[in-house]
Amino acid sequence: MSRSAGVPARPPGAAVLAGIDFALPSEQVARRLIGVTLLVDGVGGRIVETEAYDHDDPASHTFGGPTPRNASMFGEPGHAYVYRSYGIHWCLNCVCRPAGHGAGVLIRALEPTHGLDRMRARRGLDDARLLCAGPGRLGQALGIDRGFDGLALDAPPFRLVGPGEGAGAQDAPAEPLAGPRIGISKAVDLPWRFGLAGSRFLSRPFRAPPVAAGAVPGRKASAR
DNA sequence: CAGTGGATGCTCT
DNA sequence: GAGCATCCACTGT
Repeated sequence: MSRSAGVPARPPGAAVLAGIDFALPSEQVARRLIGVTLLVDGVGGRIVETEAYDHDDPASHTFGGPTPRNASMFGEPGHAYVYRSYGIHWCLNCVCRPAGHGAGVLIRALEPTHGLDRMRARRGLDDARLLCAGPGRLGQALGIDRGFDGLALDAPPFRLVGPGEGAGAQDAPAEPLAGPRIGISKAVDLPWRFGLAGSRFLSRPFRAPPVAAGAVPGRKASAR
């Protein structure tokens, strides 16, 4: 990575990161994060599943307005919002929209690519498929806790690498799958969960896409 | 393989 | 005191 002379280094907390403008609506950011590599202290992988939450969204922690817990979600875009789930798990979100607007993207699953050994140690598991398949598992594998709440995502220990950046220079993946969000009781029909098509590292499969007329009925999903 | 329920702690009413 | 943006172990087919 070379720092070219003409481009000034961005201050921590900039809204544009890995080619994504985090000031955009969370639904758009959630789509664009699919395929981006997320590292925490060098450990992580490719994001394969996200969910969007917005200020006017009854399922969002910010729906009722600012509180001490959700404060960072009302802060600057491109920062982390970390919350405790079910008293056990830590879950990581990326804050979206300008400060004052409570929106964010929950990172639900990664395809592990970096630091597999550290993830296995933290999770007490061998199966790569289960290391980061779900927001709580991902938080544990990456060593996320309350101390990460509010941190800028463009500074250590975080690192976000867009699909076009880095060695491989792969193109952004095809349009992600979309479906209803998981584990919520309000606004359950909003299709704001996104996933990388064909990935084996999703927390749960997406409903099969509409089958073309006359297609041969396949085997009954041994997925899960 | 599907369904159920326990663990566990914090936030908000 | 309820309700979680969850995970896992355990049950029964």
